[in-house]
Amino acid sequence: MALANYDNEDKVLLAVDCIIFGFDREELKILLVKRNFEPEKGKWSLIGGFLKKEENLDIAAVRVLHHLTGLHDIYMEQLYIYSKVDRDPADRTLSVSYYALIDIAKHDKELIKQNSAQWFPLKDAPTLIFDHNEMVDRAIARLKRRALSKPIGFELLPEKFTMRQLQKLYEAILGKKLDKRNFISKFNSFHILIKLDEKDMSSSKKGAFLFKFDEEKYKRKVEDGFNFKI
Amino acid sequence: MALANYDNEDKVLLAVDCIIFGFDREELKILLVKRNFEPEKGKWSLIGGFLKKEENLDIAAVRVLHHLTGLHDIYMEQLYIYSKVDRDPADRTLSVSYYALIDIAKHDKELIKQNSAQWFPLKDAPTLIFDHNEMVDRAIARLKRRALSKPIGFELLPEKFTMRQLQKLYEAILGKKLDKRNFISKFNSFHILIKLDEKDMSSSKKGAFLFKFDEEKYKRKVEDGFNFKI
DNA sequence: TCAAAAGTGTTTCCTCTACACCCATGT
DNA sequence: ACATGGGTGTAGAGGAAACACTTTTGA
Repeated sequence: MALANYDNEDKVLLAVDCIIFGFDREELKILLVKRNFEPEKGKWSLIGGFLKKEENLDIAAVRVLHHLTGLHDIYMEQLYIYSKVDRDPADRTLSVSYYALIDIAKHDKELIKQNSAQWFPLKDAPTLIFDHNEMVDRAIARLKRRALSKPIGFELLPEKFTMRQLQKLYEAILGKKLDKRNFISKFNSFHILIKLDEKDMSSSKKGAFLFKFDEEKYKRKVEDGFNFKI
Repeated sequence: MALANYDNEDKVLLAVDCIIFGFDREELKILLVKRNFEPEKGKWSLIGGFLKKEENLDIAAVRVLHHLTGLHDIYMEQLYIYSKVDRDPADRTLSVSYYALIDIAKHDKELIKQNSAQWFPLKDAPTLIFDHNEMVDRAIARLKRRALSKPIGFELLPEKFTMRQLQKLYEAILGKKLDKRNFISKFNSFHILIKLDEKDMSSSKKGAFLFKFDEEKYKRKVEDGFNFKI
């Protein structure tokens, strides 16, 4: 029987597009860029780039993200591949979406400005090119599911944070108010927080105790998963 | 500013590989083919094919599956895209995995034989080529998650089935024994089953009542999701 | 008559939910 | 002294889990 003959098969361009979520201690935001080339020049889009021959997709996604934000070691996860034949009018391209979670305070503001990128609150993000809005919707759904089945926050919060900030993050992701007593007792039942002796005095006169994640235990919970159900 | 110039970007081959789950009323099985071309000729693999320029991925997956089984209208879902640079020694290819659920009794046995394909119980499936074992593992994990968050069975069972068969399907997917009373009362609480006046006499002297899915309600539950937790 | 699978309810436990008051401090 | 956010516990409801015996009938 024959050797595989791949020569007659069609090759395609493969893009990576990143849905970058950030949290500014109040609301969830998303990082978008204004396109400065055709097609759809001047419109907002996710940041993306093409896969190169010598890299795999995870590497490509990290490269794209790093190029825009200057950040390394970002939490990223592959989401879905979009393949409608005419999704990009310029050529047949497919796109793999990735989502990333970052602490807004940490990125390189200069770099972002240079790339004509901008943070938008999720609620009033503009209409995006191609199927990018669909990508965002799917990413939000995934983020919600993730928040209910694994701890979240390590990547989106500063190293030290208050219970209030953690709760606000969950409220922003789940899109609803939570009861603080229930939230705290539920979250504590996972034993992944370390209470510090320090207080954050910026939000009240009394001050609020700061916490940090127990990184080991946090990671184990990410592996194992749990049921948040709140 | 410039027009998009996609000409310098690398193009790649994109394959679709299908993890085909079937249920023979006792255990979960997976459909594999023996490769009759190099590389890895003679080894077992998932069935796959290359994406064509004029089709999207869902269409390609359906085409590949139909070619092997003769079946239309199959439940399929995109899973993940695999992109390691050297995953296929013959050329740079990426592969999108899809999983499918089918009733083993329904496929075209002749076609399967022609394609040198074979059903394997999940537990003793052979080692597969490339990263196909990894694909299978991820598909199993997805199937489990799906069984806990949405009804399952419509695609894997015959039209009429007994409670026992349904329970065995869940036990096979979740990999553990379930209590029949708890299972029945939990499943009934979804109101997606219709009890028929017929009995299946093949498995016992007393006979067991047959059920079928209320297709409308079943589909609504698939949309809405639920928490199986059993 | 006995073997083999079908069918059927109840109790216990645990988790989720709802809910309100006092504390510490800077102004 | 008071306004602001921080911090804490409990009672009730609902869902999950554990559990065993009777029924039917073909061999």
